Amino acid sequence: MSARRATISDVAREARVSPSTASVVFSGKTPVSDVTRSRVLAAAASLGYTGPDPRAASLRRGRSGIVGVVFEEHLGTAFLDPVKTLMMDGLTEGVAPLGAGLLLLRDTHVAAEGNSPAPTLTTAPLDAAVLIGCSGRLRESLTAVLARGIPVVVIEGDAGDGIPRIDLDNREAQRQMASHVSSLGHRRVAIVTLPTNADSPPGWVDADREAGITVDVTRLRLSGTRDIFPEAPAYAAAASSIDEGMNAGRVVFADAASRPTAVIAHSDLLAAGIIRAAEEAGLRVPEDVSVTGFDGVTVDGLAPYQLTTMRQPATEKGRAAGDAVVAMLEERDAVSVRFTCTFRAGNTAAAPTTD
Amino acid sequence: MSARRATISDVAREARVSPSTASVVFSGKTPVSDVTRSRVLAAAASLGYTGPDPRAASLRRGRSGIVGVVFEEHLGTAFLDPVKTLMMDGLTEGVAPLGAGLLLLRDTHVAAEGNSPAPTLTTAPLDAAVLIGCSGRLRESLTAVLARGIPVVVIEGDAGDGIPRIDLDNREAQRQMASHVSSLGHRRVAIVTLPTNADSPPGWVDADREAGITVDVTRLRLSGTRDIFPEAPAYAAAASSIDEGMNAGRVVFADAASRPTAVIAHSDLLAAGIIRAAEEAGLRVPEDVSVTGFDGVTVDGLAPYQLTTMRQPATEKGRAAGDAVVAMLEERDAVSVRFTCTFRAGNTAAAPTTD
DNA sequence: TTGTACGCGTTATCAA
DNA sequence: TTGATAACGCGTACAA
Repeated sequence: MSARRATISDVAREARVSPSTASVVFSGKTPVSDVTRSRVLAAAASLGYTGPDPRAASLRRGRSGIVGVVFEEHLGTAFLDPVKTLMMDGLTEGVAPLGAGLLLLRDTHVAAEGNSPAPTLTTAPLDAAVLIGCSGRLRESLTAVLARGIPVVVIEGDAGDGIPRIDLDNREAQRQMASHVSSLGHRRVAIVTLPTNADSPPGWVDADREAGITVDVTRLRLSGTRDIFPEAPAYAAAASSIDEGMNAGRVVFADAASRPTAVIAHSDLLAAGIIRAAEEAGLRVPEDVSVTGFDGVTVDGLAPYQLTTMRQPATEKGRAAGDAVVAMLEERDAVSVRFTCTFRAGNTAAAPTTD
Repeated sequence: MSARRATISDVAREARVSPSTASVVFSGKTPVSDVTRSRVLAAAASLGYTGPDPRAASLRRGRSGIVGVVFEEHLGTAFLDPVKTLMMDGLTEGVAPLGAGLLLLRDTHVAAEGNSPAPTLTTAPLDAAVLIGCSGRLRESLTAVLARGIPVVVIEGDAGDGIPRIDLDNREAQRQMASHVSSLGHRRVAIVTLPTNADSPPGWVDADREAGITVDVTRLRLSGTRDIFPEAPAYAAAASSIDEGMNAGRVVFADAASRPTAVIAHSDLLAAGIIRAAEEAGLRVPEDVSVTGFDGVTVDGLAPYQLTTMRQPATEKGRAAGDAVVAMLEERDAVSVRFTCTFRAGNTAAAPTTD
């Protein structure tokens, strides 16, 4: 065909109207007479013009229609977490009014390593950015984004000052669950926590380690549990997954003498793994040992168990972040939102059997 | 601070150099004397200038640094599939030389529903697009992208003519696995397939339904199995997940009399669910029933089983797609790649016990 | 090594 | 309802 793609001027010329009129036909910002419109559309069709070049349009408009989502992990790892997956769904809905798309980004840390062309976070045409889990490492990404003057929303993390944040009542929710376990009559309780720091090995959490937890979520859920069980032994998993939960469970159930009657896990995936470990150790759930989770996600393959857990509104979190982005882009005030988790009874926790 | 963000001209003026010199300092395309550079950098710092505006740069360069990834499902659903997750990782690496980011996009179908501002696939500033699973529905997205003259790569699907595609030897690989099962001595075999069509209900696959399978992957893997077991009953799962595998397994194992000695599942997740169903039915794997999978992914929570499966190079698929994108953008020829799956022995398949 | 001049393709504003 | 004009912010020949 042609050497060069047709532009709106070409279309206008072909349709014998001015470029601005042709533009208006595509944007719909101003009424256009029917005959003019169809002439322009016909011209566009004949030239193979499929609409305004997004690059030029975004320069002119000052908007790219792109919202960056910044993860601190390998993308693949991020999506192993069902909560993140749900959040992404919610976020997609949330930014829909913008007609915006989500650009997957990694934190600046890593990008700096190789000699890749550029850390895209600093060069991508973003209208706004959503940071997920702003726990230390994302700090750097945060400053990069702020320097660019791009609106930011933070999910599950603290970005300071006037930056809208979306999070949960992690501590209170986990305390509520611990209370439930306590009220069932459990006294010999073990805790299985989320990873305490990036890349930290799994293992029992001593006082020192407990004091040095950098991951907000991990710290808060542990605090909530501690409010009820200040002395319970806590084991930190290597990651929030079924397999790591199983590993943790094996350790927790290793010594028959000191075996807990209840295990409070800080995620549903961990709880699922702990249930597996319990089964493996010949323990029945919840008769011999109660197991509680956190998140309220559907754990694929856990049937017929129904976890006793705290449901967090994961999709809503994503949507709230999207709403906040929209608000900021419309120069309205974006509000921080703290969501409340709700207790969901399942069949994995019961009163301890008296012995 | 200032009412308007600083531009490169502002920086140039402040540094008392021409805009082009300032530009060159940031792009590095042309050597600049050290004193000039530092003057420019200092000026930039004092004005809070963080680098060229990506919107303007992309208009000028004709590149946005964004590669679209088009899914035909809910984004959340897509990432429930470990294979897709791995592919995304590979894709990320593959496009890294471009310094490009991945923009998550849904197929055009859905976007058309609501009165959302626009189907972003047609309006996003894409340098290239990757379609995943081009099975009918994505056709529309394909034409939209082609109309825009954007380079496209298709993973696991056929886009016709000269469009690079990345796929697997699905049929041959699945045939190889079926052969293995056959060579172990199994004769009473059941097949559990991937969903036959979008939104089709689970159920036994009769001749009609088998003839009308629209999803390429489903059809090919079934054909491969049929090459060895032409008469084996096939049950189509509702989705590729552990839970749906369990549902399928319950049906397959329902009738003790006609119970198969081996189940050939067309994904690892399904296989995992079938193993669960077998356990539930009091069957030992592999003593009472063999179960084989497909994909070779790590199924979280399947331990201590190690699936006997065909490993597909999922990450490599993503990377190959990325490479193809890079090639097309550099005006080189992008090649289609067909990857080969490899047999991986596990502990879930063995010779049938003679009765 | 630095500067001049121009255009990338649109769209907002305003006047007709 | 339409058209003329002027940016949007940058990169890159080309000349100096």
